[in-house]
Amino acid sequence: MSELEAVSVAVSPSEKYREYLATQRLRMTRERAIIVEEVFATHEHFDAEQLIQRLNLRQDGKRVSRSTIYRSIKQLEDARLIRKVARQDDRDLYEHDYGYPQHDHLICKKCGELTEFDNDKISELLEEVARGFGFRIEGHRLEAHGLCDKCCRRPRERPKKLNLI
Amino acid sequence: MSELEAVSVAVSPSEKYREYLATQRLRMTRERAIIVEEVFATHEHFDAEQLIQRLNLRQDGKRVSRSTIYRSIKQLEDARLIRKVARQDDRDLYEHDYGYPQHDHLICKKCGELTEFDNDKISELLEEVARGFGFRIEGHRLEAHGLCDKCCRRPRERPKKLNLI
DNA sequence: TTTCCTGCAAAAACTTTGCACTCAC
DNA sequence: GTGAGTGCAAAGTTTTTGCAGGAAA
Repeated sequence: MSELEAVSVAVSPSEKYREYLATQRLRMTRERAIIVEEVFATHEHFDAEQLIQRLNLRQDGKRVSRSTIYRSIKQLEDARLIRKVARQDDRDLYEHDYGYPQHDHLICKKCGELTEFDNDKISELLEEVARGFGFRIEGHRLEAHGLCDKCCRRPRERPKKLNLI
Repeated sequence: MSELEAVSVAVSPSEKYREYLATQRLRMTRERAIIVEEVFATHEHFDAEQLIQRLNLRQDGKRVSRSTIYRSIKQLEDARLIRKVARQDDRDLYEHDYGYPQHDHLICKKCGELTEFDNDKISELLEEVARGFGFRIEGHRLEAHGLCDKCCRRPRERPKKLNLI
């Protein structure tokens, strides 16, 4: 399942965001529209700095300030459009939460590669365990750390720096 | 499994640390001894700031500087004596890795309670998934987020601040 | 026209680092 | 004796915030 297909969704991320903002009596501004569009332009994982860079490079007048980007990332999290995946290089790494199926990650400690997978059995077992504690699960995060296929075979290769776009 | 018993270990954490240092040709200093002792004095989860506070309160001359504590935490991680559990309030939270069985967590988003559990089936399934990708797992982290038993029953109670010791 | 929002710069929060002195081996 | 370790203060990073001007509804 490394090639996930987007789940068909009733409304676009921008629309979903607009709906969220409406429920909170907040406004859909030019900046928020630019950000949600940029965030959902690709399915790459990203961190705040990367998003700032992407929006800073734009010469089409669609620049958005650093503060606003930080503020919006939080809001997109609240709106359940994105969520934190992991920490990488002292930064929170985000991914799409809306319009994308639940999945977990295999994280290569050498090259940083993130492989997505999903396993219903694991989710079921987890539910079962939680039930035993009277715990109501709303979501989970499962990351396995180790060496990916490539890095197992070629252990001498030096790690890529993935944080610099 | 909320009441885990410590696994019986051949050597104490301090001894394990000393061995690690020896393999790296590093030295067991007074400060490092104080830190490893304090870290393993209880099984509580902790973050850097909390450890600094604990060591700062001591009037017995066993104070250790902030820098050294940060440096040692990293080293204890490298030595596999402790490991990161999660992030809480923008800080990395650590727990014992040595002398304590592998386990995962149920994290209550309301009161912050951490419940530990272990399930071999889940670990096995994860291994199986990883094998399919040619991925070699060295460790994993599984956290379920939601509401604990108490908070399901009494949803109106206000969350405790757990970060202040 | 009333809030809410943005950008900027400054601040905050956490962590790392340079350096001179000290100490373990 | 010598290289590693420590404490301090200063700097580095990432993220947050106060505020004045600007813009949705």
